[in-house]
Amino acid sequence: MSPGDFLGDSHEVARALIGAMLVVDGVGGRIVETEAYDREDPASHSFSGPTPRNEAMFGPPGRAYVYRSYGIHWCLNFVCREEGHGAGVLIRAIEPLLGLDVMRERRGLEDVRLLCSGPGRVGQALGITRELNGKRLDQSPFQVLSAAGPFPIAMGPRIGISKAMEVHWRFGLQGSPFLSRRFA
DNA sequence: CGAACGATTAGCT
DNA sequence: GCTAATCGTTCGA
Repeated sequence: MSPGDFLGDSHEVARALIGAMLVVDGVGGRIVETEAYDREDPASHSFSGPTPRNEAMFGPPGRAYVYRSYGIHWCLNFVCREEGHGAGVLIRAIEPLLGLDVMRERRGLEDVRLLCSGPGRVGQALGITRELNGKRLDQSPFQVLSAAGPFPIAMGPRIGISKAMEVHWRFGLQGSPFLSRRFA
């Protein structure tokens, strides 16, 4: 995919990314779960404007926004809309397809279902670190291929937030066994 | 400068 | 289902 594919609203991009292929340095798979975040969104890191942490969200679309979650996990987002806006899509789960052995090594697990079924797990399995923050998604080490679709899409409230619970900006590949959680 | 709080996960009951 | 782990970010004094 190219930067031009990330110009839509975050919820549109989040939905379109279901089924897309995400590979980082040869390791990755099919995106099966995403969440959208936007500037006018109390649950978003960008809600209160630019800060040192969320700087990448206000940068050019089609780049990575990486943040540390709970002081433990690295989570990967795709920046979207337009430069300066502050929107992004959190990659919550992928179906592991490439580099399974590397993922197992990094995760310390065998069960393929547990390798990438959650944003923190995706970060660990794909080797996401702060060094990738702000990096272009159409250049090494990233490879993002558009979804072949159409796919049956499930949607519902985002997970782990305390604000804007009424907004249904969590998207998933219906019936996938690799989701972080089932949809209601 | 102190303190509260996470866009989470693993492990135990 | 419940909670500890763990620490950077953000905000108020």
